[in-house]
Amino acid sequence: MPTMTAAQKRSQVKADYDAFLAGCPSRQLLDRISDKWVALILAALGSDGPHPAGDCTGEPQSMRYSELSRRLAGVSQKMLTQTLRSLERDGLVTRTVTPTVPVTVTYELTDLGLSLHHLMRAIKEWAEAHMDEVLGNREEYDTRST
Amino acid sequence: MPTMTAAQKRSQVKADYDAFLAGCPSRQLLDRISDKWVALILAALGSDGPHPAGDCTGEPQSMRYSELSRRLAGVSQKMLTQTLRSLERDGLVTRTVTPTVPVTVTYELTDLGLSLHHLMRAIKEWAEAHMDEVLGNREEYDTRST
DNA sequence: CAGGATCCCGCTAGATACTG
DNA sequence: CAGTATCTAGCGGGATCCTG
Repeated sequence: MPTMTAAQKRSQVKADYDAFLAGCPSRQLLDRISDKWVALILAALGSDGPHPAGDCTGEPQSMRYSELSRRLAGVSQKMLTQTLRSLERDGLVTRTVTPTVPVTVTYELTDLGLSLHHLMRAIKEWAEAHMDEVLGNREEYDTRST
Repeated sequence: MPTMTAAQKRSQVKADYDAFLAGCPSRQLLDRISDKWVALILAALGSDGPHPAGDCTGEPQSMRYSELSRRLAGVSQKMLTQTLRSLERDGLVTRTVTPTVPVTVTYELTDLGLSLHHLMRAIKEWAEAHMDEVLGNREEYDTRST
């Protein structure tokens, strides 16, 4: 196609670039963990005690659907189910159905999921170490421009 | 208020939970780096050579606005400016205006921004190590359910 | 050159109701 | 108990036009 407007060329370049981005492994990982509920589900499944979500120090455990929805107070069933499905699809959690009546479903981190959970802890640690600094900068910036 | 419907109670709990989430440092950090362009700008400013965005091995450098918009092919000016502003606000990049004519503006990573950039590299490395496994799981999952 | 201001559209999260 | 189905509103983000 020799006849291509400048606008068409631009959107072509953009499409290519987007495709490149979508194919980038770190981009994909980022999309995965940036999900609000992914992080929390990982934290919940990665912890073991009765401590609040976000705190995570111990061995992974299996949890029932209803347990998860209680631990992650604000989540809608839709989002919880959707997120769990996608995590299962990625091989980060296992879904086990026990045909009791009524049916019992438990979720557990896989080894892969656990390794990702450890990565999240690193993020958490950076956040705890530097986030106050960021917040300070933010406040200073806002007052400066007043 | 002794008279509160069950629905009101639920939304109250949810509001509290959301507030807790918003206050969580790792949640805030996640919101920051999960931004499509934040990751790319960090990568661009963190690298030094003429290699494509995403590849990053070298010392941080300063870049002009127009350079950035060229390196990050798909970005709109709106998003580029908006992202740069928020990064500046957080103290992750510095914005330097040189009053030439026409005006010249350069951006550079701060030490804080650089340390975050290193964290992003860790994410990148996990992604490169495990993302193919995730993709494999995903494919298997999809064919299984066919 | 480096942005500010506007309009507008698509996607997605959330609420609600129903089921094996 | 552990989901599925549907409908809708809100907003992030792109495109476009304008300026010091």
